Amino acid sequence: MEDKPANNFLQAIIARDLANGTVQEVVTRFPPEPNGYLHVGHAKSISVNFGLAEANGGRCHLRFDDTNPEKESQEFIDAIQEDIRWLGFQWHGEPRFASAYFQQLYEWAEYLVQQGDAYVCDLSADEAREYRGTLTEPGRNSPFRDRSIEENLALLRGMRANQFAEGEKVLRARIDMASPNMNMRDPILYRIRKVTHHQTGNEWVIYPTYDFAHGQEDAIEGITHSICTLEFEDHRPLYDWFIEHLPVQSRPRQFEFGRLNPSYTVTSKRKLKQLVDEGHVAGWDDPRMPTISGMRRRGYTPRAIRRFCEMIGTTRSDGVVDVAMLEFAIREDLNENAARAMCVLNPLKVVLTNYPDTAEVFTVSNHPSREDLGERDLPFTREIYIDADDFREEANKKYKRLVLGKRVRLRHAYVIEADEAIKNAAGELVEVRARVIEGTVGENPADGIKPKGVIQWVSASEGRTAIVRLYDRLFIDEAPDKGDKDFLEHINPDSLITVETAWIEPSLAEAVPEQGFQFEREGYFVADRRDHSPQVPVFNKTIGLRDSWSESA
RNA sequence: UGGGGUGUCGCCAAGCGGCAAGGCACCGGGUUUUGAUCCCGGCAUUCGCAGGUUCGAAUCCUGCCACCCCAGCCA
Repeated sequence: MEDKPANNFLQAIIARDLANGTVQEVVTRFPPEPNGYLHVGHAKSISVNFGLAEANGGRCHLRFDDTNPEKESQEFIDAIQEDIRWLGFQWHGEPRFASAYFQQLYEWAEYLVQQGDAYVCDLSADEAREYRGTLTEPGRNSPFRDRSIEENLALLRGMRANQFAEGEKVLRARIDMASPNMNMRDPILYRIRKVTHHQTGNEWVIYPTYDFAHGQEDAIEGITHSICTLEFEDHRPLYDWFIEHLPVQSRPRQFEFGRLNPSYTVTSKRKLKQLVDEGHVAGWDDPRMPTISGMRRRGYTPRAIRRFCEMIGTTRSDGVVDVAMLEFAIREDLNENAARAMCVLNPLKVVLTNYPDTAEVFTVSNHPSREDLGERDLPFTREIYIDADDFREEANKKYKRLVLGKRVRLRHAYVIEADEAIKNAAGELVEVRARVIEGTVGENPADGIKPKGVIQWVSASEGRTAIVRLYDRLFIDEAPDKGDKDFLEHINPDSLITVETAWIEPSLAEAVPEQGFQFEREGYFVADRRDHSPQVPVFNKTIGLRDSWSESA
């Protein structure tokens, strides 16, 4: 099934190009550098690139832009592929690698030298910076700018043949040191890096820069629409310059869209890495991380993430998207698709004094409207646990839970009435004595006194215990990523609260890792992908239910 | 003070000369054995600002303002 085309400026461009024959088939690409894990911002880019290709009968390549081996690794290559597949996208053919084009790229570098369009420069990094000028002052020509073609060619070959030290020489394009666009001030094409590359081993000691590589990679693959984020806009003249000055086989064009900035989160790779390296989170897939793998472990679904990307649209304006939109997307999906179950996070024992020791088993539906989600057995016993927040000795009218002398409905079971609050020597509440009202399963009390509310419960003898991790947003600040502020100072100290002994109904012990549930009245939870087992159930809170009732009553 | 962008409701976002879609959030009200869901209703006389063109402008023109990106041998 093809999705209907999105309504955005990129789709409009593609539709026009297809209509007037500028392109026969749309070919896009998602080009991550394998130097980190994918995050929610990449999800948008993936959705844009794969989505546009899919909606227009084209194809999308996955290409690792591995031109800087120092920071890259196979671990990231594997993780990136897994994340894209998990999101539900399939790239065309095999994954591609920029490194597979190194020989071609090098030959084009020699071509440029031969055309007099590139030269080997001996300026040090510091000197080069000085020569480059500033935003408001033009740069100066490098003293090596006018070497002969022969000399340049010999030097470039020497660079490749490992005859120079790192930093000793670079290859630069001869464009215009006075250009108001810094990218055109004789940009660097090749630098010497004597490191082993994860794909090409020790075959190369010189590596192409992003600018010299990206457009040509696109041309090699026949990419028609090379879509990237706004910060590359200034690079487009250079992208086009290479395409025009090189004998490439096709003419890709670059288009830019605004990157995704969700509120209350950071998405810079540097900062995410810091969170991991300094132990502020448990790893790249910590459920609080905005990484794809983190969201996955948190219980987000591919469908919700894709829906979110659809919701936010694709434009050239860069703003901050309220995370509430992401939260809406996951609630919408889970409300529709997650089975319901009961879990008591803060247990308070309730003894039903008029109920026998023998258990009763109710068969209850797993979803209020999805019959196809089936039913389950729910044992009811004389002793149960309810949440301590659901009982008060006295309360005002607005409190719709259990109150001494009043009634409440136990979800899927009886209406009960509280008779007595038992306390320990310290005066702390330890137990509630209550009575079931006969004949109230599926019925209202015969005396006409209806309970005001419904609460969840778990059988004390038949239930099981579980570890439940309550996650909240990682940052308190709405824009921790903004400006130079120290984002670490805005970490939410309560972003993870672990409940070591929560009570879950027996059916939940059969949950399989990554299975999502709604724990009624609490929120959506998922069996942890790594730590959950039938012996020690572990659930992660994905997101709470919408709550229009303030606890401050 | 150079260059490149962006400015439509608290947030995202349609709109492309004919009289401001939609979603999120929020606020009411109804249904409800989840204070959830669902349903119904409200929510920009105004489109960064100021001029101008036009019968008519968010849409065209001029000027101004705000914010974002660029001075890695990162991508």
